[in-house]
Amino acid sequence: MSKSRNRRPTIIDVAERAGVSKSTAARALAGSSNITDDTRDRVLKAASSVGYERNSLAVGMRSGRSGMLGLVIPDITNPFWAEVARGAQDKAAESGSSLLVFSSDWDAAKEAAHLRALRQARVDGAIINPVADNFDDLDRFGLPFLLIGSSAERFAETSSVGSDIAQAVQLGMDLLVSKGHPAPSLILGPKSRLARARFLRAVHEHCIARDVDPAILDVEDGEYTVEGGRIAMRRLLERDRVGHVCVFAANDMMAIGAMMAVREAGLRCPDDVSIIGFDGIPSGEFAWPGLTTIAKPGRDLGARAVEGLFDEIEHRPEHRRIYLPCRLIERGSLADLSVPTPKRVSGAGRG
Amino acid sequence: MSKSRNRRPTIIDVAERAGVSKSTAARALAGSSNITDDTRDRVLKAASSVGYERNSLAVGMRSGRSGMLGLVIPDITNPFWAEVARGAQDKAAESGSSLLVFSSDWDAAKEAAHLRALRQARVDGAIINPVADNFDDLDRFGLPFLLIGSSAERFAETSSVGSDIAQAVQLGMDLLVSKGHPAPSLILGPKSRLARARFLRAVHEHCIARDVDPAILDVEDGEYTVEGGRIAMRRLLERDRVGHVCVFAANDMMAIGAMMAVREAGLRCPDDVSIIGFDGIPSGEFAWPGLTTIAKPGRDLGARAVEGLFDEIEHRPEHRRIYLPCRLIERGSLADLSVPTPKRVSGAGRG
DNA sequence: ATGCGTCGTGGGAACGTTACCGCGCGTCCC
DNA sequence: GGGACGCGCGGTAACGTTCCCACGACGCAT
Repeated sequence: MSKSRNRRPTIIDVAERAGVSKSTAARALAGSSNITDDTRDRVLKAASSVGYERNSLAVGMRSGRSGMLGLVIPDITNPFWAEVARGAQDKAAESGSSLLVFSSDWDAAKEAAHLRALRQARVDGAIINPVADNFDDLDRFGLPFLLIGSSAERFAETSSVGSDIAQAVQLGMDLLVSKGHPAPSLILGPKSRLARARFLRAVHEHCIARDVDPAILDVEDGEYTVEGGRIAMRRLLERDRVGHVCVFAANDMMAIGAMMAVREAGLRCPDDVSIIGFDGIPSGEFAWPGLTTIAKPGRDLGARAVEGLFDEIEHRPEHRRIYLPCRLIERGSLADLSVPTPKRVSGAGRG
Repeated sequence: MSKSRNRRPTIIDVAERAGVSKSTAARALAGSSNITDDTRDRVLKAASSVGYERNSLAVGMRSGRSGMLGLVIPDITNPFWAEVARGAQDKAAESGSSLLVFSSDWDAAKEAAHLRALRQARVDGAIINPVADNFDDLDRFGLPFLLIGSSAERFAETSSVGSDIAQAVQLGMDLLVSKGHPAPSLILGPKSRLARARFLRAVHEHCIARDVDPAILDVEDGEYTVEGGRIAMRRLLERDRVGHVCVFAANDMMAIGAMMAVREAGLRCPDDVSIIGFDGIPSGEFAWPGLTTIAKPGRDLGARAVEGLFDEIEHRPEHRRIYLPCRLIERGSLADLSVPTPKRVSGAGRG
């Protein structure tokens, strides 16, 4: 009469063993009310004695909640996004949810495929860093979702979580000014990326607030990679400039590339060139000199994104947009020009 | 008579629209045989016209295959594991599977919790880098799985994928010897980790093959972190040693830490101390000097792991253990002592 | 012409769970 | 004292898919 040996125990097995109906067993297992303490205990004991484990597939099927969340980021291999993923994963685990992770490689087609996969997997919702130029897939997504990162601005209605670029730039510019670099050169990302404009605007605003004409700032564009930063820095160095050069890179990878270009040009950082980055990736710590940078709260971002996504799933419109503050990390890549040391610094005798 | 508007179309909707039964629709959608081309086309057209997307939950429920794979690694934030995850994710996507990613933090309790989550999610199988000292959870896992990384040796029966430590060490030692460092000091991981013994054994074997007594090698242990490497290097430097020091670190993080310790001691790499690492993490490229290292094929490892896992799931015992070769990356952290340049090198005039 | 096998299709059951309804019982209130 | 109501529980119908079996039609060999 016994069922086939190698089958995972179901709620029916639990119910039989506890001598109740499966409805009652379900109620006990769900921690629901309307049940005697005694019955609940019996069911729980029976469950653990047969080694029962709830089948999430069946639950998802019936209740419409699969207990899975999707995360679509450009590249899990990128340390910043890895931090985000980790934060999201930990927060999801707190609520008993699992995370489906996908890398889009900034490729709209891949992104679309991933979104389809998420829909078919019946995830409860998704956290997405959308590729810049195509929001159609997102419109059709049909599931609760929340945007993460800087592309969020285009979607007025959906919630988003991102880092506070304005505050971050403020942090960096204040430090730069205090060290005697009131008008740094800028190494920015590709013009197509939304984040570029955000960053540039913040710098401009800061300049204007200090009565510095933003137009005097040198600007170079490049890919958000080490190589992109290296090339941009090379171009910056080719410009006929006298004295100390200061560079504010929009991304740590680019900052590291810039550092390499400086070295390759026979110059030294921070003696000849000051560099500050933006992101806070671990590599910056291990570079020489250590990269001074503004760290985005990657893990927090991921965690808050999951929280916001739950609000979205439960139709609690608690918050719409969250911008998390960034944190300054001072290491050795910035020269302090405010103290008048006898170095080969051009004019600019400040302080 | 129309169903409620905001419902995802099911296979029944497709069947009705195509004028066939749901069985036939299912056959058409599954690409099965025993169906007329005409019928198949009608069904496919109906499906795309109503925007049908297969419900993976229901499929998983009925067929027992959820289309999901689990990945349990120590930390997605670790660049090596991120590469593994990426390789696994891409390979899984090729077969239409999704990846559930979990970080265990080398914590047996977390690992156990993750394995439980995977079981409840009814994943088809899992790729696991188990924590060192506890295999009980794995025994009870009950689902197909495959081991990844160096802890695999303890499980004789299960398939595993890892990097070829012996070949990697061979690569490193050969290079070291060719550059005049026949007996490098070793910075190894904690004694508790399985990988440590593997690494040490490979070095010993290489030494014996060259008639070098392994006992003369200085050895320091430490955590697999930058800080661990820094401390180990400091201790190494405290030993009364003359001339050039050469260090073979079992992990890039430690190698980078060692590099920092060298700098902090007022010494220079590679002039005073030669360092070679093992892993191939990106940070090594950005350190100064660039870290010479042996790179593990992280992405391949992940991809092959998924392939192996599929074999396991389908009960195809194709292969049991795979060791993927590593690749040498020469950068600037190794001095070449084989060419007799007038440096402050002690004796040891080889080559 | 009859039997048999195959092909295309339809009808149902099953996967494991939760949602819903109903039923008996005790309690409280008018 | 009788009706209303809440509580604890059981039975059953879904959820969307695949699997299995049955059935008619047809081709082929007997």
